[in-house]
Amino acid sequence: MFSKACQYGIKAVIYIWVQSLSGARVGAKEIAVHVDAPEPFTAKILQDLVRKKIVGSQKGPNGGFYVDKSHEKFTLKDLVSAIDGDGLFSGCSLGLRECSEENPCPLHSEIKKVRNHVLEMLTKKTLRELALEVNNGETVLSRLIG
Amino acid sequence: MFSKACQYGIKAVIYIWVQSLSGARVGAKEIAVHVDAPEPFTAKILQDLVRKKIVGSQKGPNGGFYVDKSHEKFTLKDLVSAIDGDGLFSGCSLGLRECSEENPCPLHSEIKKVRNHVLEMLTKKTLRELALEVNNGETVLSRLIG
DNA sequence: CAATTTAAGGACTTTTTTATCCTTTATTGT
DNA sequence: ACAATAAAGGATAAAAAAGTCCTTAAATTG
Repeated sequence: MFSKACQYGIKAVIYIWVQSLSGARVGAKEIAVHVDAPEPFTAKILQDLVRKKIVGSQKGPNGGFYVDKSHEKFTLKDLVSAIDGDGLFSGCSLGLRECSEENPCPLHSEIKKVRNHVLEMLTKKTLRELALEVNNGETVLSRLIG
Repeated sequence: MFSKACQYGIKAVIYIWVQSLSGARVGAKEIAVHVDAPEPFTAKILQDLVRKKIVGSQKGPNGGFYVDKSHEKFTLKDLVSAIDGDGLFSGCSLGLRECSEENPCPLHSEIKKVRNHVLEMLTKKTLRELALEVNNGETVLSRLIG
């Protein structure tokens, strides 16, 4: 469903949100450890997300990645399409060049419903809200370390 | 959502079903043309599906791929998991090694609902039924050629 | 201002997916 | 039996995704 890059990206951004709730910036290495992802790859993904303004970054000592009020509006949908594009929600799922209501592929109408469901779930909560749930202990970002 | 191999496989098998409804076997080349997929790649995928008994094949003149009563039970779910595996329905969508009701990832409960929906839609119709809809003209397998 | 810290950027490697090609094997019709 | 036909199998090539490494640039602190 999601590429590896996207999985790492989702976990990383939620982790940044969790840390930013208490005002802390976090470095790529710390993020990678806590979301159980390869560090250089995670750094690349974050680089891209900074360019796309989904998270902020600060160089130098005590720098790192962070989020603030200006990032509160973003949902998983924004994050997923920033990393994986919107192939999950648009275009023909069987790759037909012409696929429409008038000329539907065999999966057209059923896939449409599934996609609406996916889209709804990806837009329902903001990334910040997902982080609050991690903060609460309702959900987790990696296997709990002894 | 589906790999290229899976997209080609789905279209190819439905095409085989359509042709088998009127008793005709079809060769890899004909299939590839009609589902708008690369021929040798399509042939490879079909090879695999024959091993997995989702379609039948016959060598020699007038041979080709076909389906019969013994293949009627198969659904898209069977086909998709034969080609892409069941990563779409199982395992943590964020790649957590431990992800369960007690220890859920941030997407766990929502993804579960989506997956149930996906699973429902993939099991709702058999491949034969999808072929009947193509036969009816309700749906199509490729852009209509002149 | 110098040393240190941390992200940014670019080049590169590895693995997986996608795709092609050629040879072999089985089947059929003559 | 023989020629023709079509799938099976294996080897290989190309492209994309995943992952690494090294250098550069920016910011901070003493």
